[in-house]
Amino acid sequence: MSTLAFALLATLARAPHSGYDLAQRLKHDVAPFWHAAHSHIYPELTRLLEQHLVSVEHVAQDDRPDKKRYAITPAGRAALRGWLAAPTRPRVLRDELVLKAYAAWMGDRAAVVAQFREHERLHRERLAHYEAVAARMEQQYQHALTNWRSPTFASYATLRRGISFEREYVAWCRWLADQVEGQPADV
Amino acid sequence: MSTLAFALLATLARAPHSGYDLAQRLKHDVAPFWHAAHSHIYPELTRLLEQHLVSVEHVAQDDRPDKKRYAITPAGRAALRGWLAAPTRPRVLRDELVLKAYAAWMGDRAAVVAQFREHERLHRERLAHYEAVAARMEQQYQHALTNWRSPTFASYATLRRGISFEREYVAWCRWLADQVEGQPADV
DNA sequence: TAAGTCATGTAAAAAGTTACATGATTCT
DNA sequence: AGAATCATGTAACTTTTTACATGACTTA
Repeated sequence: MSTLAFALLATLARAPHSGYDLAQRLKHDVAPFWHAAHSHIYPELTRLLEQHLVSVEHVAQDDRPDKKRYAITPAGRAALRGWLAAPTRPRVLRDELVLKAYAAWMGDRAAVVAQFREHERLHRERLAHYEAVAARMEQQYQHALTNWRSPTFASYATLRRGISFEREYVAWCRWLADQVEGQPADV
Repeated sequence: MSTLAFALLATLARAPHSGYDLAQRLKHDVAPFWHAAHSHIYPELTRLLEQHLVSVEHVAQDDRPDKKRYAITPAGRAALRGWLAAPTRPRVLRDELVLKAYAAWMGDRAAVVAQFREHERLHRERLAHYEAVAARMEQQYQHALTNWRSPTFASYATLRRGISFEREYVAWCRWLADQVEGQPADV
């Protein structure tokens, strides 16, 4: 089973969702930890259905197109628990901007600075967004955040990862842009 | 052109390499910013050759198998500069462990703690390695590190990214493991 | 003698992205 | 009137990983 399958099961373990909802969740909800296109999700749901790890229910809607609501089955929950306990292979970080840093010495100074300033801005925005969500959670769900058995705590945990990741990224971009900008002119 | 093509060109811009060397570099050298399997690299080098962005030279060796030494061409350098100046789309972070954090509330407490402690250890090791390399560079190449036009500075910059990434990762793993471990027993 | 390094490739499978395709409703 | 949202799917393509394949030399 692919990691996407577990991403879907993990989301369905909290509440039933349609394929469309799942795509939205994996994209926007809390920190986006395993984004996938809908064209990837629909076939995967079909596979999960064949394996009886999820069930479907047709939901008629008047104002909007009908949808299929998928729910996790006991077998699906068992599969999720098995995956959770299994060892996880760390992923290598694959970031095109880091690669550009590796090649930056060849580039045009102003263009390099602009590139890193732009990403500093972008990640700063994401950081601000995550921080706002975290602040809201801390106010609203105080109790749940001290209970690791609650899905809310789990969401908060992924959010914290997003926050520290973005914070670190912003700092690195700024450091690099400052270095390139501040050093004496080319000889 | 794929990002891998630019990863290869960026490495060849520093010095000629064989396919084998490139695979090693992308894996081990400084922080691994764009790892690729050799089975991916060899065909890509052939494509670069067809586009005249790199050139080859056969190098006979007595003690080891012969190798092909690839070098970047002026056209290759131009392509690299173009790519450097082009906007970079930020990648979404795709980390299976973050996904497991999202699902952690369903798991076995001891298994979850063990999982995150294990990754804390693993990333702490990487961090220590990167920090050692950085310390060595700071001693050895003082001057080059204040000159953004030197490839050494660029290597140092990617290394700094690796260091702050790993440091952040370690802290998050520890925080999560502490939370799960320290909270009152299941109700 | 077994494992590890150096060296280059092909083939197949899996994972992920982009484009194609449709259609109703709601908001600007 | 046009864009955005909701909703589901298929097809094609690109990217990435894993397995297959070979072979010499070196080190434990």
